[in-house]
Amino acid sequence: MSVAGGPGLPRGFFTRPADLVARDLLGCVLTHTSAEGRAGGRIVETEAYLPEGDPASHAHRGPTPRNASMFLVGGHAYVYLVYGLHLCFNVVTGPAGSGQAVLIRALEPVAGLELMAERRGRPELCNGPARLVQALGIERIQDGADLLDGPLTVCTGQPLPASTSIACGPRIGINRAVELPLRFYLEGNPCISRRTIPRATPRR
DNA sequence: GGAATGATGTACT
DNA sequence: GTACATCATTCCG
Repeated sequence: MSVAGGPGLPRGFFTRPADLVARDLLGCVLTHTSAEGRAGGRIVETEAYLPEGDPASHAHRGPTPRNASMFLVGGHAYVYLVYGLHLCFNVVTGPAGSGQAVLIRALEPVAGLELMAERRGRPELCNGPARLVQALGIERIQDGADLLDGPLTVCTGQPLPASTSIACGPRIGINRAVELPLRFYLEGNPCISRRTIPRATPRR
C-alpha cells in the first residue's frame, strides 16, 4: 500500500446501506494488481442500487446466477457483462443476502497511468463504468472476489479538500426509478463520466 | 456541438 | 423477441 492508498477499508465500511457507502467511497482509491502491474484511481463518481424499492437494481427480482455475488456480504466485487460487450464493476454492500451494491462510474487515475493507457488505447481512461474496468484490467473472473483480501482493493485516499463538495442526482443510463437521486459525484471534477442525457424518444 | 446507431451476451417476457 | 447500470463511431446542423 505504498502508493496512493492508505489502509484498506474494513468490512464494517461495506456492510452499511448502499447509499451511504456510495457517498463515502468518493475520494477512496480503487486498485487492481495483476501480472501486468498495478493500476488504480481515486473514486469520483458512484451510483447506489438499493435492496428494496429499487426496480433499476439487478437484485430487484431476487438472486439469479448472474447477480449471485450481489447477495454476498458487503466488501465483495460484483462484475457483470452489460450490453453484451462491456463489463461494469460494483462494490457489494450491506449484510449478506441483502442484495445491494454501488456501481463505480468514474475514477481519477493515480497509479499505473501508462498501463491504463495501453489497455485503453485512447485518451479517456476512467471516465465511465466500462472504461475504468478496462483500464484497471478487471475481468469477469473477479466477480465475487473479496475486496479485503485479493488483487482488487479499496483504500482510504487523500482527504478531500475543503473546497470539494459532494453532489447527488439521478442515475445514468437506466429507465426505471429514474427519479431517485442515487448518483454521487465530486462536484466539478473533470474525471466524472460525461454522457449526453438519455433520449426521451424511443429508438426506431 | 449534439443525436443517432451498431456491436454483442444474457436474462427476462 | 426485447430490454439492458455502455462505448465508439458516424451523421447532422
